[in-house]
Amino acid sequence: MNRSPLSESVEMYLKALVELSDREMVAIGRLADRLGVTAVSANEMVKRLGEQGLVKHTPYKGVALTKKGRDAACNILRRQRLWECFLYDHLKIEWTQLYEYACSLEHATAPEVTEALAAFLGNPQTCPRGNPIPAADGSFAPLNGIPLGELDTGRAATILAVNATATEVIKHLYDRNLLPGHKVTVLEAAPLQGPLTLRVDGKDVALGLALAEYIIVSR
Amino acid sequence: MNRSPLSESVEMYLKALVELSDREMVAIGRLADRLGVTAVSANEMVKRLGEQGLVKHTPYKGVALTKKGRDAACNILRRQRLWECFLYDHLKIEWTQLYEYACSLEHATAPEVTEALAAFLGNPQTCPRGNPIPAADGSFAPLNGIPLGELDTGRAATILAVNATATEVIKHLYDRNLLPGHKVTVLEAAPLQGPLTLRVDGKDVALGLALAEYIIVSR
DNA sequence: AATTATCATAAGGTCAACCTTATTATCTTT
DNA sequence: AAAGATAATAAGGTTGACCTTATGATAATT
Ligand SMILES: [Mn+2]
Ligand SMILES: [Mn+2]
Ligand SMILES: [Mn+2]
Ligand SMILES: [Mn+2]
Repeated sequence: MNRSPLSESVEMYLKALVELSDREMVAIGRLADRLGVTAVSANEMVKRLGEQGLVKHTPYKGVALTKKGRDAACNILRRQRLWECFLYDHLKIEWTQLYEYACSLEHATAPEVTEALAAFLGNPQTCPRGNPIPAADGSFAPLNGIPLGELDTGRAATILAVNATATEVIKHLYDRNLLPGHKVTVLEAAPLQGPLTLRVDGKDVALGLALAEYIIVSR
Repeated sequence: MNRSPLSESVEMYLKALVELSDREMVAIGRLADRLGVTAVSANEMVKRLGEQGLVKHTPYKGVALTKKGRDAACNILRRQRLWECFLYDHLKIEWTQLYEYACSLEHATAPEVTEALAAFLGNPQTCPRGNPIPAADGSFAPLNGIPLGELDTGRAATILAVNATATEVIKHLYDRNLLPGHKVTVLEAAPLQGPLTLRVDGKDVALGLALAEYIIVSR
């Protein structure tokens, strides 16, 4: 069962891995980028995670969570998203700050507290940023959506979730009404990886492709 | 203003110092004991705290918090005790677990979250373990009580607060009804630092002097 | 005044997570 | 097949927060 507590760093790596697992294998470079760490550091950590059986690294192919690692990661997501609910619904914290504050609390939350919090909140299924909350057993229906960058030009869709993590980026998206529940249409995709032009709430918005990746819309 | 975030270790040292400040100067040995650390380690940390202006160390006399250090410490106490209120009143966490869980959360709580939590709770003045909650500005009316060990034999008093930190110790006291609001009488103090014999809720209880130090009673 | 206990300091280690700078290996693309 | 991009590994460092063992310095007690 191995009830050893994972360090904050380890937890953040696991969370990043589950968030980046659109495809099974995650390139270490992508992982390093997301965590704001050098590729060498990410390699070192992945080695440690492998020794703990949380991850399987296939050189030159990528990193994948093991069952154990995925379970741990889902539990971290659960904690994070439950805290987001509490912070938003009860403490009236600004939407743009939710990720940052919940990302601290998630590492300081014992299992008993997690479950009591879930009960207090009425076992919510979704967090204010649009993501599903994994159940206590780790089970978890992923969002059935696609990144905004993959939406066909001319198509309208509804934003399901916003997955940016840097508060600065979150604020940028918030200021442009790129929020769960809002409708977006891709008016134009500029060539050469250029920005998208979107229609959101009656306004035109230019958005770089990197940012568009964070926005999950209905298909 | 120096808004650098303090590490968890630093915060725990500051909290220990404010909790041990019955007399102005805290002996490094006492500090080390309370934190479960060697005296050498405590010395090293005190040196670092001194460099950050949080503490003044007078060799062979003891450590004292500076204004800056005391303000920081009171803010940590505020966070901890607010979390205890939330965990107890809203999440229905067992009384004996409050310290442990709040002691994790306290380090992961941004100022904005602290104040929103205080508002959510209705700005409570006292935590479930009986201690006053410092105000947002750090001001703080200390309990007007004495440790149970200093209560005269034969005298009855009311428990104001229980300040033990080890969950094991807290459970021991809880099982004997040594809780805020309960009445205690010291029936006998055995010689040679022997245990106290107490009368609590109609039962006789033997309690070592070390444990009695954690219980603050009315004078 | 001498003994003993506590405290301070010196010296050297460990461990997790980071870092830089090279070098080498593999994959992908031309 | 060669080039270029990405990934892995090697080597050496840093920092905070711990540790042990040993040696001086001061305070308290007899
Ligand atoms: Mn986090
Ligand atoms: Mn703590
Ligand atoms: Mn050293
Ligand atoms: Mn090395």
